[in-house]
Amino acid sequence: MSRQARHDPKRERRPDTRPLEIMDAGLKLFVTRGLRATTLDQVARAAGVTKGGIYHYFKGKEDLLRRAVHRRLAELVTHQRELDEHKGGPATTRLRVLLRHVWATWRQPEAARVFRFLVGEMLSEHPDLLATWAQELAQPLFDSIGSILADGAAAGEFRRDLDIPVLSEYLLLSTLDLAVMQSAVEANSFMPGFPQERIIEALLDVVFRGVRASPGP
Amino acid sequence: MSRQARHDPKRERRPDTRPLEIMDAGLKLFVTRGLRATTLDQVARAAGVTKGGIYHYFKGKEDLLRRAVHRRLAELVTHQRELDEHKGGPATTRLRVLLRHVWATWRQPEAARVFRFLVGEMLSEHPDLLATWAQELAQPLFDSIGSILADGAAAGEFRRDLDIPVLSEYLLLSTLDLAVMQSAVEANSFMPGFPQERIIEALLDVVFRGVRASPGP
Amino acid sequence: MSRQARHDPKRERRPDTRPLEIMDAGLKLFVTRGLRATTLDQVARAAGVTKGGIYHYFKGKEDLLRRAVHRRLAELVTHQRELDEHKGGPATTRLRVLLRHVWATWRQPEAARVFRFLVGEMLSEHPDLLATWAQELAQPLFDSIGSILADGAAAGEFRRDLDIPVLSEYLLLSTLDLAVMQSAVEANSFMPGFPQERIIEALLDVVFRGVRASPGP
Amino acid sequence: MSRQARHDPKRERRPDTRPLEIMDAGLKLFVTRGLRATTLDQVARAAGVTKGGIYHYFKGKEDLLRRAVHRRLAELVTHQRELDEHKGGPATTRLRVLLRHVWATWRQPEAARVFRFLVGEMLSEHPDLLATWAQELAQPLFDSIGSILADGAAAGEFRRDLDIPVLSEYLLLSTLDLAVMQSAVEANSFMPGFPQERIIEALLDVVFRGVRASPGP
DNA sequence: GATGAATGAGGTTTCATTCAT
DNA sequence: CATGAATGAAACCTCATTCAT
Repeated sequence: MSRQARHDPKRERRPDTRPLEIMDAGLKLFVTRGLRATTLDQVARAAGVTKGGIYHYFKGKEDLLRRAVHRRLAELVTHQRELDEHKGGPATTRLRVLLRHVWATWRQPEAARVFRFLVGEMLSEHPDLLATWAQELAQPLFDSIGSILADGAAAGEFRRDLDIPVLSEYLLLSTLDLAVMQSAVEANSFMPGFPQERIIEALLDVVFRGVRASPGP
Repeated sequence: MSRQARHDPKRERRPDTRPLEIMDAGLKLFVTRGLRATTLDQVARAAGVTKGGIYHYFKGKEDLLRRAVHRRLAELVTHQRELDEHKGGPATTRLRVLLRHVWATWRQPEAARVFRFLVGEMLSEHPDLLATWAQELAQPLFDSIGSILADGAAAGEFRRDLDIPVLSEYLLLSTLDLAVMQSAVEANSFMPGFPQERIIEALLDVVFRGVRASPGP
Repeated sequence: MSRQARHDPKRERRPDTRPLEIMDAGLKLFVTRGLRATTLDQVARAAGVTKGGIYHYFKGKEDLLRRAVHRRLAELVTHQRELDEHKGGPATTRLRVLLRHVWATWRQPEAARVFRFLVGEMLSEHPDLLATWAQELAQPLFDSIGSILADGAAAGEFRRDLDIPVLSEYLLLSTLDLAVMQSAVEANSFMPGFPQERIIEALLDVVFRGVRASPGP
Repeated sequence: MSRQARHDPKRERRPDTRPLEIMDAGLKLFVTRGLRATTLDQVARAAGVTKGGIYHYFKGKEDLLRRAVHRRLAELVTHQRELDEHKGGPATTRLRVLLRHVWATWRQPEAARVFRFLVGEMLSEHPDLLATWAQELAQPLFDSIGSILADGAAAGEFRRDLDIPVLSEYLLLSTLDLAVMQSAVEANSFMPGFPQERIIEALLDVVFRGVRASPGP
């Protein structure tokens, strides 16, 4: 009676996708409804599992949260790894591409919600997770921007007197926050709200005029 | 036995300040620990009242939240009313003063926490309150910036081709978010973190170079 | 400074009416909304007093209930004392007058509510009060009916084989309940409901045909 | 070690009977102790469940009440459906059987308590439920009595001048209330109280003499 | 594995009662 | 006398977690 492939269609399911479905459903609810406001029953229902079933894969609510956030951030970080590929090109182009990419990534509603969730509920309730996030997600971007600015300054494209670390942080946070806030504004319309493109272009326009070495007309 | 101030520390009556003390204690806990994560017992203890006592002044947890947020925002808005007083002066100065003031206001740890709380938990759980906030708090600032930019462009200080509404929103959100995020970074050190002054100066420097009409050397 | 009749209009009030107003307001709320469902705050508001003020006149909620019920029943009983005045007249008339009076008394919305309250919440929560009620209120009526029936049977108006005590109880309860239920039906229309007069007449008609000695056409 | 019935009396699972047990225990307490006076803890204890367990099957206290009352009334109504089976027989017999059945049903202590509960607390606090009760429970009886009276009048058994709808309501309410009140009297002895049988017989005797067409000796 | 009944700690809310003023 | 702030015991309800099946 060994290894009998008796097919109960209910049982038929690649066993490995279960936890993924649960994490997806869980994170989605956590970031939209709030961590405490989301019950495991809701997660279970959304994932098509029973509440008890969650405990097969996760030690509890916090474990689910931790692993779901980790997984989502890993995805977003992966995308960022190949960002600064135009290593040879002009710093202006590289910076523009990088910032637009960050913008495009985090203005996605889901990503924006994750971000707001992290600096909102996670900052208060699970600061340790937020620290991890900073290391894994923000640091590489911060470094990339810094090295582009250094390259540009060295090449004469940018002003020599830039305070590079500070400006890096400014550019990174500004771009992130702007994307995230715009997404919130759009979704809930608690402010006028303008076309996304115009906002990022206004940012880039001002910034590039502000940092370039030899001002044009 | 006249006028004997026998002080039973309980049962003491400070009729007018009690609701204020409760709102202060409540809001502080809400924005630091989270809305759901804060129990009325904690609020009561922090305010020096018993749990039941809160219900003398507030209809419930949500009423407390609503009125506490309203009160705090009213304070912050009040400060902003006198912001743009240099009506006659150069637009550059006016804009700098305004943005520095916004920055200074919202980088205060308490204010920053309120802001993160609003775009975090409140956005998910009480969107209506957030809309009110936008009207009362952000709109005036948004208008002020817009009119400064318009004046500056008319006076030839700024470029004529600025997309004023979009740029206003960018400047406002950027300044707010930067202040708020910096505060979070400082408090929780999940990123390097630089002296506050250098950040706001980097922002202003880049921005003013980016918007001025006739670029200098 | 003795006995200075300084007239503060707020204070001006015949001191003795206060407890009466409170009892009136209280009983009204108790019988319409329910005992447990009525808070002393509601009573205070309805009586134009503050909650604490109630404790000047009453030891607590139960004391208020007890005295309010007692007072109301005393009123109703008083009215009944003069009921059977036609002592000399025919038993048929006397019975008709008595039953119609009971009917008229207890179909009053307030009285009906008191009755339902007594056999409802009071029966469960304060059986002792209900026993008192029976003695003070029902017993005299029961006796009156019994003696009328006896007189009528002795005089040949009624059948000789009547089971007088049982019939007395039947007539009393029937009339009371019918009045009380009709009032409930009218107030809440959970049944068709017919004009009051037709109901009591139907009752009297059937009963008098049922008890009289020599049936007429 | 097969099928070892290791009984942890808690955690025991009787899946289908649990809600029934809870409804039974709940209704019993509601009608004897009062709705507000009954806590869910008492219900839970009486049903052998924990307080939280009730919320598996019921949305809350009101849901429990609603469903428990509905269930009990359904039982009582079911019994009534087969009441008037002697369709062919004399109206007098049919009426007597019907009224005695109603009497017998509602003089049961439990049923009487339910009735008093309905016209007591439910009338004040949940009038909607009471309306439902009228439709489901009283209306069929009302109709049955009406058609018996009509048949009897048509057949010459009863007087032709009966006000049938009014008399139907009178007979129904009278019988119900008498049964219910007698039960209360017996249980709490706040009145003399007579053997049940003598009361119903007095009622029937008077009534049948009152309604019959050709009065006998 | 998977289910969902069951638990129990803890949260919000209500309210009779007390007491300083 | 009168007020109303304050208390605290309970009530209803929620939900993460456990466990028999």
